[in-house]
Amino acid sequence: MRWNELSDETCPVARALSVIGDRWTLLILRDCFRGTRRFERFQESLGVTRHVLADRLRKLEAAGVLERAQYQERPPRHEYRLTERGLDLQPVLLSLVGWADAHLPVEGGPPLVYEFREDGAPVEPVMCDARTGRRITPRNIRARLREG
Amino acid sequence: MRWNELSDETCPVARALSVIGDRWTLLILRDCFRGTRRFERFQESLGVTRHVLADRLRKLEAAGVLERAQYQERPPRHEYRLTERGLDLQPVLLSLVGWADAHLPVEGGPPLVYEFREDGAPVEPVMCDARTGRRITPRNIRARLREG
DNA sequence: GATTCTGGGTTCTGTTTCAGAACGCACCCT
DNA sequence: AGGGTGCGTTCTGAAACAGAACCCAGAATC
Repeated sequence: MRWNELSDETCPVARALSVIGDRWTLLILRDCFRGTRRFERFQESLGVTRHVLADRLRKLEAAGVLERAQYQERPPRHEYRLTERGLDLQPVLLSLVGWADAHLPVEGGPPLVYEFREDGAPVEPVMCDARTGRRITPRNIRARLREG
Repeated sequence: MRWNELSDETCPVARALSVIGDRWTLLILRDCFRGTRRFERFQESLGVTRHVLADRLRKLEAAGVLERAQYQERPPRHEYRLTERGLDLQPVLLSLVGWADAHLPVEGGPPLVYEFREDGAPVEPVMCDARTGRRITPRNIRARLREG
């Protein structure tokens, strides 16, 4: 199978990866969540080649994850902002952060910490069920084939 | 920057992606969570080339995400199982599933649904704070630079 | 006892993708 | 006129990948 045939799969993991599974794409989105909006800022933050960066921004815009907005005329300049769809990717990044902090620690701890806006309490992200609030673990849930 | 220099970054997203950001790796792990353990099964499920599959399995084993266990002698045969570290990646996959189900739906709904083992209730995964159970959204948390 | 099958790879060849650097272009500032 | 900024595109060589073939050990089949 080719990588660009992933979007035809019915598996939601495959479908998600067809949009954000490309090399660099999740790092671009990480920067977006940090507030980066402009081509040059992405480029200097990531060290990715400009060619690849331009390509990934185009694809993310086409996928509706980022939107390109003009912030000045003459010369026309655009910035890239997360859409609602893009903001909804936050759990993906948080779960990566949680895993890396647990299993790939850096000396002295992570450079960024997350806290609640309202009271500054540190955030320790885990997966819960939206309706009941129950904690989700690899052992207490199972997958089931849908009928039909 | 080269992709294989990612593991030197201090950013936890970059560090996580240095292990699971490779093409195909997350799809291999998806299969692991579904119970796949053997080379041939991965290969026929993914359609990835055998060369790439062998490489990814090796790297995941080296990273401590999978372990290679002999399940028969003569001829020696091995299978790949998720370690604790690998099981801890479940939130990453669940968050991908949640996002894809919301934004890249397939006709007729997803082929698999998740339910709690204890009561069969459907699972709707969201991010919460482990201590307080508070829901985490892009708007109610912020990142802060750690002192030092 | 020769062939075929199974499981788990490795090797080969041609195509994509990528890294790194240079270049282009429109505008602004001095 | 010359340099700086913002945002790309175009080149060239290197790495990764797809697809197919090959290999090997043992088990099963003819």
